[in-house]
Amino acid sequence: MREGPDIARIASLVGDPARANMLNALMGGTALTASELALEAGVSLPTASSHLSKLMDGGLLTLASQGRHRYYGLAGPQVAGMLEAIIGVAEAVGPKRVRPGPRDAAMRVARVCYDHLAGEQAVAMLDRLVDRKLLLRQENEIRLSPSAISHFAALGIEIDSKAKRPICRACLDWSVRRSHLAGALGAAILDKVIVEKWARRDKDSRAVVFSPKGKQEFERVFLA
Amino acid sequence: MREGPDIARIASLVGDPARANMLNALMGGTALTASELALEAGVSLPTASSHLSKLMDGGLLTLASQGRHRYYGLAGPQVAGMLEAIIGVAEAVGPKRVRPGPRDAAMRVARVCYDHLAGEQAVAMLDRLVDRKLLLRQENEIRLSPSAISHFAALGIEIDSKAKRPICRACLDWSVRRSHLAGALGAAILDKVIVEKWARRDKDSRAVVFSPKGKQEFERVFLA
DNA sequence: CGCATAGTTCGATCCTCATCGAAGCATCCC
DNA sequence: GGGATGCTTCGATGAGGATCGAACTATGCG
Repeated sequence: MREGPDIARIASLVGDPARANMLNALMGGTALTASELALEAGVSLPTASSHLSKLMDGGLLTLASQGRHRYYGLAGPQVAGMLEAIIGVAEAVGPKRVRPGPRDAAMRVARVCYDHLAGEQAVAMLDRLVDRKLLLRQENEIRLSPSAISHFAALGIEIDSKAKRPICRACLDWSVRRSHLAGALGAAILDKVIVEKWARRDKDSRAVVFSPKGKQEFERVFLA
Repeated sequence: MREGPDIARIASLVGDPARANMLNALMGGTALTASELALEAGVSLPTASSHLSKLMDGGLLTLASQGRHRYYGLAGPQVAGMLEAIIGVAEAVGPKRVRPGPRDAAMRVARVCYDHLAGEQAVAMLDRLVDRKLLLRQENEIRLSPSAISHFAALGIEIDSKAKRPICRACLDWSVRRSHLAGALGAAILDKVIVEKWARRDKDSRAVVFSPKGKQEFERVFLA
């Protein structure tokens, strides 16, 4: 009967199906309104509201009010990481899917993780960036090499080295079981992928689907 | 209302205080009997038994029957990793402790994680082993260098390269936020630390407390 | 100001699930 | 076999919490 951190409290917040659905939706990285989340979770608005305030109390969400809209988002990368870990276990012990659907395959290849790219493509990209010595990796710490800033600037990605947010972070990938690139740079790269229309986000999942041409471009720029 | 892996199911298993206490106790790495876990969780034996069968159904535990004793243990490193992630979030958002007790400090320095050593000491050790090129690290994959087998053998640690279990694995540390060494080698090293009486396990927590002399020895052997 | 949209609070209902005592199995020891 | 120990199953109880409709608050638009 020791205490320590209240792990049951956090876990039980995630342990309700409605809340789990909401959190899962927020893993997409974009903040959502209460009504969107209610729809996502399949519950009424009052119910969703009650869940959201519980998640807020628990410190799992942040809230950004904009006029009459209130946007809920994950509180931070640590929360996202925890959710990925839980998803990983659920995948592992879960009832072996009869037949993994096409969406599962797509998710493995590339998906959104909070605000950056995850999946095989993302893991390969980080490997390659380290190989090319644009990023210097030591453990889970990733730093920019001197040549990186100009390199990324040439791609249209400006790196603000004064920002509070870490530019690079390693984020463990549940499907590949290795790390991919998170942090401001990771987010900027996902941004570029979408803006350049190399890929589009699947409407109903976190999957990121590359067009044939987009895939080529992405590989030329980041996997060459 | 998508589905995917049943994250709520897993999280709600951890979300009950009694079960959370049990899992937390099992993070110590040693398998425990139902009665011990009942005591740990502060519930009656029938209640504990019911919880344990739920955790088994959920795939979070393994069971080893030995005569009339039945030893429950965590199902694997992935489960342990998930629990560490949840603990990390709980630590972060949890009510800021008025004053971190001495035990918290001890936990940060060195503690048991499933079956190996975690905490500052463990992170430092992995760093050092990689620096000395006894271990070769690439991402989260860690391999033995050619010289490693004889080196560890000289320390009385025999490495069975034919074992099914991975010899080395990286395990993320919630307090330091970097990896430490898990896998068979990690377990063997923890073993040595205890057998050599360099440190003793705190009776009521996962903390591992080094004696002054033991600390010296440990640092001479692994951090030199 | 008045209406519409977004969201929260309240109250009542209902159901799941944690809990424990008692009884039932299983294993070991003598 | 018989008794003791370790554990599970059964049944009854009770509490917490998820849910929704209705009423209420807040913001924006014309």
